[in-house]
Amino acid sequence: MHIDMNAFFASVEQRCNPALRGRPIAVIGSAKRTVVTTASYEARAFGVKTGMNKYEALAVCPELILVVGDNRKYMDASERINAILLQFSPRVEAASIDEAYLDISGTAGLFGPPRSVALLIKERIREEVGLTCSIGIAPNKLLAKLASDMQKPDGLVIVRDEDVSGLLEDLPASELCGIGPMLTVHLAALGINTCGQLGRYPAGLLRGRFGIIGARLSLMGRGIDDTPVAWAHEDGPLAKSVGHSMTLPEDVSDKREMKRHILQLSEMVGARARRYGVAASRVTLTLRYADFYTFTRRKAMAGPTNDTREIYGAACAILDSERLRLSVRLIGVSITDTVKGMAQLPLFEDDVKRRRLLDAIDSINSVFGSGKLTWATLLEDDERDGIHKGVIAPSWRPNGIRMVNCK
DNA sequence: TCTGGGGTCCTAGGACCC
DNA sequence: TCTGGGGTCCTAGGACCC
Repeated sequence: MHIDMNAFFASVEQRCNPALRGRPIAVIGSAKRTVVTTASYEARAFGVKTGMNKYEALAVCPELILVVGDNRKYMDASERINAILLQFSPRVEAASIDEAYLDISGTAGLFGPPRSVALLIKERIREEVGLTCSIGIAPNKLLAKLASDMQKPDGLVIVRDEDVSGLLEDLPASELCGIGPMLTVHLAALGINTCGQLGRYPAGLLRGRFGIIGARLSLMGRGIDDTPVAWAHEDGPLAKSVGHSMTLPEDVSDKREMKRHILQLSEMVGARARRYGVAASRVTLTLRYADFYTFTRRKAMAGPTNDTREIYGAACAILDSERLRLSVRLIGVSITDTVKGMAQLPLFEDDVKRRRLLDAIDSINSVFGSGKLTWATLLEDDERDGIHKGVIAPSWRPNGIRMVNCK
């Protein structure tokens, strides 16, 4: 079963504020340069789409109400939904903040046939969280996801084994999760437009043309997918990377100013890694020029760390080694190659102090809010928004991991 | 008036080692 | 007159997802 919340962020806002119900609204970020994250169905009717900037959205829908998103509300709703899902199966895989897979094989004795389970889940989410969702039920994740997309909002579509070939025969391949715009173009060049054609195409040729993905494409065309729904263990898999980026209010060409933002991003990244209990050995700096050309540079650190200052130091070293062609509109810092556990136990007194400083900052911020206690450097930025407001992150995962804790 | 943010997975090519 | 082969690690970047 795949559960997909309908216009999630917008629906949460409409539930919280009756004045927004039935109106065209768009959830946007707080930053100056922001885009539509989610449009309500009323707004979609006007042509408002995810990714539009404010002006584009207002151009197609002048009465559009712009609402600055609030992550805490969405995280709260997401957690409550996951708690409901866990009452129907221990196998709940949170694919994103508004989507989950549920393995309901073997639960018929408890909750009845699949359709009944779906109706029960929809009712409980509606009653207890005040939101609607679309549910797809199928023999595997690939098809369940497809099915949940077929009826929106408030849909319920069941695909049975015997329906699969008929459903896929004339379905555009691009409808499948995993086949994006580029693959669609490449497949079309081979004369493959539908799933039926994809499934019949010689698997060996796909493998040769697209590598590992090619082998999977052939199976996808036939509706085959054997990836399991993850168990909701106490310990989910480690986040493979932790990163933050931000589009600056104005393009910046002064490296010192860039470094202030890098410090802030490094602290956000470090604090989150410490909260997850992971450390990482590589730092990636992402820059986007004013002309939107975007590139990354990576650097290995001495060993796994989640120390803000080490991350900051490595990111600054990358920046220093780069000759910039244009002013910069976006800066990102992320750490990759994570390992479980904190950085190595510090050996020297200075490092021990630093570790304790970070621990103290983290525990104070955990009480008073992230970013409350921070580096003075970041406060000197008086004319622009020195403190980065929370960023909208549609695919935020609970605790940064795929699975939900079952307490 | 321009165009967000957080991830995963895969590939290609160079450095380096034996 | 001639310059191998296999493997790992590292970096950069692209496709894709929500």
